[in-house]
Amino acid sequence: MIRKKLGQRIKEKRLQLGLSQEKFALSINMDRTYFASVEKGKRNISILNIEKIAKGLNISLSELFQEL
Amino acid sequence: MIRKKLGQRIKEKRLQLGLSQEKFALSINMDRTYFASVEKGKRNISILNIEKIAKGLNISLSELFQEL
DNA sequence: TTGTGACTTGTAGTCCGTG
DNA sequence: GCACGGACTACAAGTCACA
Repeated sequence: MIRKKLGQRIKEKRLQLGLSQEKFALSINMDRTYFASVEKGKRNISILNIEKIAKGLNISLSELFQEL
Repeated sequence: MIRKKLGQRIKEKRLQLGLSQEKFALSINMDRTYFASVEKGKRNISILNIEKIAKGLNISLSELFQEL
């Protein structure tokens, strides 16, 4: 559940930046297909990768989890 | 870095509840030694377990990550 | 441009102890 | 009550071909 919600939140924020999955993943040194699966909520992502993504999105972890 | 900060935050919150590592870990069905290592910042914990801990601490994920 | 199944490797996570 | 270790199993990380 939390995985799906988090994935959706990440996608929203990425789209707000106007970036494709590929461009975004590249910008944070993450594999495109791995990032795609995270957005889809298929992965039980760990804190280090969550932080990596939050940094790429230019938001705090707290903001990333707001209302989730 | 984030792991250590998160571990410290978890410890603070646990102590506010007046619970030992063992009692808290038991209450959320988590292994005692694993929980100890998380508090120490030695583990790259996954989102499902982070959520588990937040629930045990009775706080939101957003609050757990406040200022981190 | 995004989604997915399959795969290897490293480590998350469990269970048994100790001082 | 906590830190730490050994030994194990489950699963996340990371990559690829293909759609």
